[in-house]
Amino acid sequence: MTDPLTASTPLERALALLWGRDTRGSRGPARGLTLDRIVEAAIEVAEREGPAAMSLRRVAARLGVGVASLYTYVPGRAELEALMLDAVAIGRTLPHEWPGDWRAKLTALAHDDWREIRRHPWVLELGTAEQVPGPNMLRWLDSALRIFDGTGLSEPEKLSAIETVDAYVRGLGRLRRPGADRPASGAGPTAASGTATEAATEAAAESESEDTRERDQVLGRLVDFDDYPALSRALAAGGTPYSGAPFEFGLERLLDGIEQLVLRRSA
Amino acid sequence: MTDPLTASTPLERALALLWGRDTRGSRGPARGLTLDRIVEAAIEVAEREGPAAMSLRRVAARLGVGVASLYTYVPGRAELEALMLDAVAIGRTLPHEWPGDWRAKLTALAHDDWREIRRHPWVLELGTAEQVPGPNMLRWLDSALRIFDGTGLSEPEKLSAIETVDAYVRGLGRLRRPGADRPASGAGPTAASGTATEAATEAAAESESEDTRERDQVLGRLVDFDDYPALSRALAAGGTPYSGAPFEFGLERLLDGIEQLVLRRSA
DNA sequence: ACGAAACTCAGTATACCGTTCGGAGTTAAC
DNA sequence: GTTAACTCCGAACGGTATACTGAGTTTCGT
Repeated sequence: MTDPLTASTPLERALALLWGRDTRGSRGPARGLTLDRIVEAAIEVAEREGPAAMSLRRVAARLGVGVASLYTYVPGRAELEALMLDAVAIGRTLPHEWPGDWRAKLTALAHDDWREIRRHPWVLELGTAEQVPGPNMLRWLDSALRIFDGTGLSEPEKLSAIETVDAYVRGLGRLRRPGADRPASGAGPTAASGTATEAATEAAAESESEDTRERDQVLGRLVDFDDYPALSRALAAGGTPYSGAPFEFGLERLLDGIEQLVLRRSA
Repeated sequence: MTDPLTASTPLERALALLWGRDTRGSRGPARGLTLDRIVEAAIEVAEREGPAAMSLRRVAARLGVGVASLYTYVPGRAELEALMLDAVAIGRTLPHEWPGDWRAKLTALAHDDWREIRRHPWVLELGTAEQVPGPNMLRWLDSALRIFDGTGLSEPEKLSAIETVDAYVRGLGRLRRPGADRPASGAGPTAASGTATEAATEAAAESESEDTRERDQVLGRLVDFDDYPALSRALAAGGTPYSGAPFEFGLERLLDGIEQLVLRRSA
């Protein structure tokens, strides 16, 4: 039941694949590939050549295989993307295992989330797939909810709190994204070798500020900033719009707000 | 100088177009189109058939024109997207004009942002273009900064506060997006008729929760939720993961956090 | 008034993309 | 041993963005 390659809707097929409900027969020649190798190759392509370059053809080429062969493993591109997204969630520290109280854990979660997004910017660029939860994502979410054990938050509040932090991190990641068509700047090791260094993140941030600088230069030649007094004031004071405000600022505000709620609930 | 169609980098071309630095001669036949009509048509296509269907060919077809003709107006797809994004910002209420104190204004800004994103989900799906600020966006940003006039916030803090709210709204919009490939559910009137009703937003939310329901149904058949105790608890309590937590929850937390900062700064 | 420069526009070509089809070869089940 | 199921892949279909070429049109400079 629920054969991933013949199920009716794409959604159903993606879910069946993600959750490993594979009901294929045992006849025929042995398969030359595994789903994991395909997903790994796809992630490598996205990482190296940018999310826009992630095509089935490239993945097949990297695996030394014809394009059509991939279709015996994966029903289509959308499903592959769903698998990629769940795959990057595999190596992460489970949120409730971070040390400290709920606020420390939540801070660590957000920073980890942020690091992950800076390291794999393509996760924000893929299709609809992030709506399809895989086992790794559910495990992560389950763990994240446990952060609030002991606080007086209601269950929906816990869910919302996690979702809010997630939305903030992803939203900021997209506002700060390096050109989605260009390859990743660092072009570090494969995604499988999860333990990348801080240096990689640093390098990404650096190249981004270079993009930003170029844009601001061109912008300065075209725009009369006297038309935007408040903005000019902010710029003169050293802030850079759409570019430089630190991730931590928003996170601290968000956590302060959640803390107020926790205090109210525990009172 | 800075001719939009021959400038070196795509970024420069996009900026030159956005800021209206058009340096074309006056000879030759009269142009059959205007930039505005092209942008309007592109927005209509994105609105009606979904962001994935927004192609130069479709836009050209809708205008009764050959594809190549568009390239005499716009250097390429990326630049058209930048123009589309700036165009949707045109009808919006300027943030500092909302009534009330800074918190009321900021709340109104966020709700307006949120409505806009629900109405035009494709703005979250376009390419790198949102990094290219146009005149309408800058005007909006300038106005948004004025919200914090009189609070003790520093200029970078003001910028960061705006960016944080924006990141949250956009991030949540993406987490909640209806299938990016399908056309918009409402398929309402053209984008030019900016004053859409609340009903449209309501309808979009409805169709989304239908998607969600289907997914949860399939998921329930595949997943043993005993493996995810905290999640099961939250589900049993009525919360729906990845779907239903209200926009307002996160916004209130965020505003509470910003308010704390404002109080600290004014003390 | 008129030639020529400048411009618009469209058809065609190239190089990708995802996906489907059909056939050739291989293996396990009966 | 036969057959059905399976893997793999070349080729093709319809789609995309973009580049190039050429034909036709308008307006400037004279």
